[in-house]
Amino acid sequence: MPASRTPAGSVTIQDVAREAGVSRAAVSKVIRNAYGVSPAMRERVTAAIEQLGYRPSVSARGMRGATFTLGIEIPDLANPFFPRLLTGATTALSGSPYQLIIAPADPAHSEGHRAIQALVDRKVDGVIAVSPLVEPAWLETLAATVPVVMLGRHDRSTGYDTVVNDDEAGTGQVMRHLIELGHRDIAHLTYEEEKTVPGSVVPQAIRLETYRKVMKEAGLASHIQVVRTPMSEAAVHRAALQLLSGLERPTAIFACHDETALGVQRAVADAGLTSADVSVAGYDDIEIARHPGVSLTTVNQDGERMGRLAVELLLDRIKGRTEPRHEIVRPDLVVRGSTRPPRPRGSSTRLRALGEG
Amino acid sequence: MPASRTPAGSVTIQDVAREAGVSRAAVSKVIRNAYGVSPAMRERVTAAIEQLGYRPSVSARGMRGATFTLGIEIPDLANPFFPRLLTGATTALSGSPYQLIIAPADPAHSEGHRAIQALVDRKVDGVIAVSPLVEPAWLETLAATVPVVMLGRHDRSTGYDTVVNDDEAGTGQVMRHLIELGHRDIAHLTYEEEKTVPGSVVPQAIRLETYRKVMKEAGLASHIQVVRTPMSEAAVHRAALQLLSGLERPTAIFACHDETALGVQRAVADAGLTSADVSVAGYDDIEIARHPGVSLTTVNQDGERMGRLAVELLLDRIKGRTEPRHEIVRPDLVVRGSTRPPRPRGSSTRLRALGEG
DNA sequence: AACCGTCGAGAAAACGCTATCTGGACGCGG
DNA sequence: CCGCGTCCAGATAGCGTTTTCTCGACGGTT
Repeated sequence: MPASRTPAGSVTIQDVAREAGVSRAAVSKVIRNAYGVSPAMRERVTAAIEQLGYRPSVSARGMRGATFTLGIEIPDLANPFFPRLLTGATTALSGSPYQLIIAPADPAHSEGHRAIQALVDRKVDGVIAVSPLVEPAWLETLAATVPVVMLGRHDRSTGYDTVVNDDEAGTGQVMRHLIELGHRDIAHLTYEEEKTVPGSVVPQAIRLETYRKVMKEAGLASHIQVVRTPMSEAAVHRAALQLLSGLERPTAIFACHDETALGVQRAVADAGLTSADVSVAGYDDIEIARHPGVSLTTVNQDGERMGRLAVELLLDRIKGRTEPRHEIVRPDLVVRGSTRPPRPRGSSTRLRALGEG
Repeated sequence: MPASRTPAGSVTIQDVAREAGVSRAAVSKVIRNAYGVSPAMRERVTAAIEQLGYRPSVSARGMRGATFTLGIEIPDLANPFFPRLLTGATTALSGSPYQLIIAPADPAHSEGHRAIQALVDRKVDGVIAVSPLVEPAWLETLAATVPVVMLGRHDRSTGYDTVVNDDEAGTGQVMRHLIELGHRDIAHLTYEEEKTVPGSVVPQAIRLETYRKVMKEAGLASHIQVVRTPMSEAAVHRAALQLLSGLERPTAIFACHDETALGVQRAVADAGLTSADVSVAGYDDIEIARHPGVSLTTVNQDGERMGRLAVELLLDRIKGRTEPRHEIVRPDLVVRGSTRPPRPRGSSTRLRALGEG
């Protein structure tokens, strides 16, 4: 029975109306739970829908009213933190009439513009986006067109809502932890300049700033060491390796997030060092961080909660709220085995082989 | 300038037509690269589109023709293998007029039905799905409605294409590797029965079958030990811990995929054992497997390639191909530190503490 | 010079739904 | 008994595209 393609979703609202012996408008009202339908009619229509296996065409709906679709734009599915946002969002939507669709930002095309546009083109009822770098002006225009919630963007437009982690608090916790352990030579590994400068709305920029601030406050200004590298695991690994083999080898490295920290850990091992030689800390608390072989000290920023909050704010806005809301999620330091007190001077084991297991 | 919401994407094909001084039909032809437009007109229309910032409404398109949208249904974004499929699919689509949208399968609702339906409701031009458990009959109906490519489904319907990994070959490689190392007590950790039985179309079912087959062929039938557990990390951890503390403690555990293997590794550590006591192998070769602290022996099944192939097959089908195609991706064993020869009898270190670093 | 085929362009009819408006029935108070 | 408000249901006009059909103009061939 292959080949011939039936006119997809061929049963229309008209068919249902005929079957139930009512008008199209009546059916429409029933499926939207709109005002003005008698219980009797509702019942007959529901039965007809059931019987015919009718499914409303979202395209047709989109031409007049709501599509009951929420769109979320995600920059990098490979970073396990983002799927956690999705988990949160999906569960928040479970049982609601809304469906979530995800548009992955094509890394080849700059910063999610295209993906967000794709969502708007599809007439989603609301947009959640995680591209903190898009220009404010464009974002305002977008927000004037469709309800928007931005994740991880530290500004406070009146046009859209935001859900952010308190990156300053989180970074403060990590840094204080490292300093209390006795570290002085603490390096920070982060993205290229272009991605961390713009007006401090990006989480990484805040973490960098806070790193600098805490170092200064602790009298370690002269120990500040910032390494910048592209996002790819290979690039991070290379940069970390270089840092570790340099003259100014730090005793601790604070990576801008866990994905990066994993690359740093690999470099530490490849340099013949262990966590006793170089402490490593990250940010996000991705699932793998608790693995005994990884055991990464990090900051939990509860991605599920952020995803859930984003959906709630968005649904609220769709329902009509216009005053902006800005949710801040509190981060929590999670101390694990990857951070240790620095070795006392002179007992370096620079050439020790990595012993696994 | 908040509040007032402009009629989203308010510039229509009509506006463009007026601006360019042509008919709507002409504009439509230009944006679809259809036959019958003079270079002069094409130019004028293109300019008008540019000038007005016109974007076609996908909803409206969906009512008549193509939406240039491909839908992919993914069961579990938290498992890093699936994002790799998406990476492959996204790159394969880069530069094409098609946009990918992802529908996450809500774990609360059975097996992706709902997510796939959501895609079809949105009039996608084609569907890629990763829910091997949906019933064949339903799938045939679906495939008669819209082009479909199934990922990881080991059957050969004529209605849809498939892209699978050669799970039998991959499992064979792992098992032979373990046996060659000298292991005899090799356990297999997999899903609950319901998910591995149905007609062997599911990868996990094939891996289980092959595990049994290889064990028998190696004369180890009496050593077969299959542990079943729900998917969650916690459940896997619990099951593995129980297996490790039982009387029949295996010297090697082959987990049905890497995510599971990670949970097993955690259990091994929590039981005070190391990879010298119990070897662990997985399947997928997710990125973290190469981390020095994880160092998981596994089978690479090249998710990027599978994603890419799926998109190519789908585009082909959309272009008109009707004969089914079934692509098989060859797996590769990747040996790392998590598999070692079994300890000689009597030198068990059951109670040794886990030394990290 | 008449004719035919080709090609570029436009007119107009769907596509399936929602929103708005109108109409009719019914019940209640004056 | 009339009028008025209330509530339920249907008629109807789009929504922004694509598609099919028609029309006219233009060359080239008899």
